Amino acid sequence: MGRFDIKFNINPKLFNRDPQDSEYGHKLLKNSILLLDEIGFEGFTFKKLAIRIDSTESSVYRYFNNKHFLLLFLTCWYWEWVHYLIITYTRNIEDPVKRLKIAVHNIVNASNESPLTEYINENKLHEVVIKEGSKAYHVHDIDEENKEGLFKSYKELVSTVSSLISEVNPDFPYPHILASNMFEMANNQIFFAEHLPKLTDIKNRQKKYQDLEGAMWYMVQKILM
Amino acid sequence: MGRFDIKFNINPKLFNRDPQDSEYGHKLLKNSILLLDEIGFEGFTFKKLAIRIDSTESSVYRYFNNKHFLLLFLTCWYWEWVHYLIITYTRNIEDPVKRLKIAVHNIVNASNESPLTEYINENKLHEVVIKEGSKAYHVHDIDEENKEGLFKSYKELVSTVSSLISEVNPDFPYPHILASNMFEMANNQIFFAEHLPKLTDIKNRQKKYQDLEGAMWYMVQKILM
DNA sequence: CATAAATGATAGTAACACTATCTAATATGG
DNA sequence: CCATATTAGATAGTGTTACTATCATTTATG
Repeated sequence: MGRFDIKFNINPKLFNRDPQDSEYGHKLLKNSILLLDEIGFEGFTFKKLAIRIDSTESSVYRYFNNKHFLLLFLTCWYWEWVHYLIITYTRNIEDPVKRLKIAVHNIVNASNESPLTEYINENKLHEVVIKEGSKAYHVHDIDEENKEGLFKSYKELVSTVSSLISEVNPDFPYPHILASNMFEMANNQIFFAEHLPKLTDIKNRQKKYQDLEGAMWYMVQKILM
Repeated sequence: MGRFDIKFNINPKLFNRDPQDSEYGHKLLKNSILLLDEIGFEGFTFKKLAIRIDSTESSVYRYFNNKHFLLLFLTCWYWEWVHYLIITYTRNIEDPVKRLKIAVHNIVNASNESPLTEYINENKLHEVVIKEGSKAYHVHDIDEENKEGLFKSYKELVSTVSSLISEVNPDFPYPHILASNMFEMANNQIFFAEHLPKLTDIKNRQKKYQDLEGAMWYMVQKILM
């Protein structure tokens, strides 16, 4: 493990062995992201992943019980990471409006000026979350999994953004709706810009993140100020 | 087929035989919705469906090549239906604000005062779309499927709502973003209210549709007026 | 150096996602 | 009413997926 790598606290019920703690785990995470990006969640299997990292199915199963938990792990990592970015970049800012603007920026871009780890490509992970992330919680067992705390990362992230919203306008009655919608909207609209452009107004695919950030900030301002 | 049943034009590339045209097809659609609602898309198989309708796997395959196309068919039916509701209920209204308000109402509620068909339970279908609908277009083959026109229903629906938005405020620069986000937001927030309440402000699960409609209209007004 | 922990190798099973073929029932058109 | 086409049922089979189990081997640790 690199000397300065950050390790996020992710619910241990998601894995049998923490992939953040071993070389093998790092290889597993890194190539999961790449493979998910290449062939999608439906086509993804532990067998294919094992072959890709010159390993075996049984070894992969020692880390994760199934690909759903792996996807949820990666999604949690993403949520933790965005949360970390928002906390870090708003820490020394006083003005609530500026603080919220920084949050919007990090929600949309989730870009890594300085990557946190050697083994997670944050940009590729963001693309995976855009394409597959919603499948991590649109599952039949959601209520049981929620009881086990598997979505804590997302709930805390939404809670933080919700507070930033309320700082800007304490009278706004729907801070949680706006916060969770900002995340869903950001990922959806990037997905639409790439694949279903008729569903969005983002025309310039070169600077889609910038355009989306502009659109989101425009709406947030109208709603809150 | 019931005498007054409506039949929507759904892209024939989605099926081998149009299930809207036969008794068997009706049974198939009706029970697909119920079974998807009960066990979720991941657990759903053609075998289970076949057993449920006292039929065989091979007969189901004569209608749909795989469960993805079946889900997309149902989702298209839902989009066509919401589109139909919006067109119908705004037809004789002049005031653009009232027209948009009606659209918001139908997006959120998608309720059937008078069901269109005997074989599709619109309320159950709505629940399935809330839980599973996004999986219909978060697929690896989205670009090819989009080329084949498989998402036309959604694009037209968003286009219609986008126009209603522009009628209210022709200067608003993001009518498509707002329109598509209204659909995504409506279904997501209902899902959150049911399963991840920390992500929303909708507290009263008895009147969640009402509360959500209120929240959405509040934000739409702020954004446009 | 001894022991534990992690990984590899291999095998096996039930379910899933189809495809093919043949038969039986049903509808339709003349 | 018969001939024919259409539709559904029945059955079989195949490769893949999603695991579980066991045992051997390698690698880390005290």
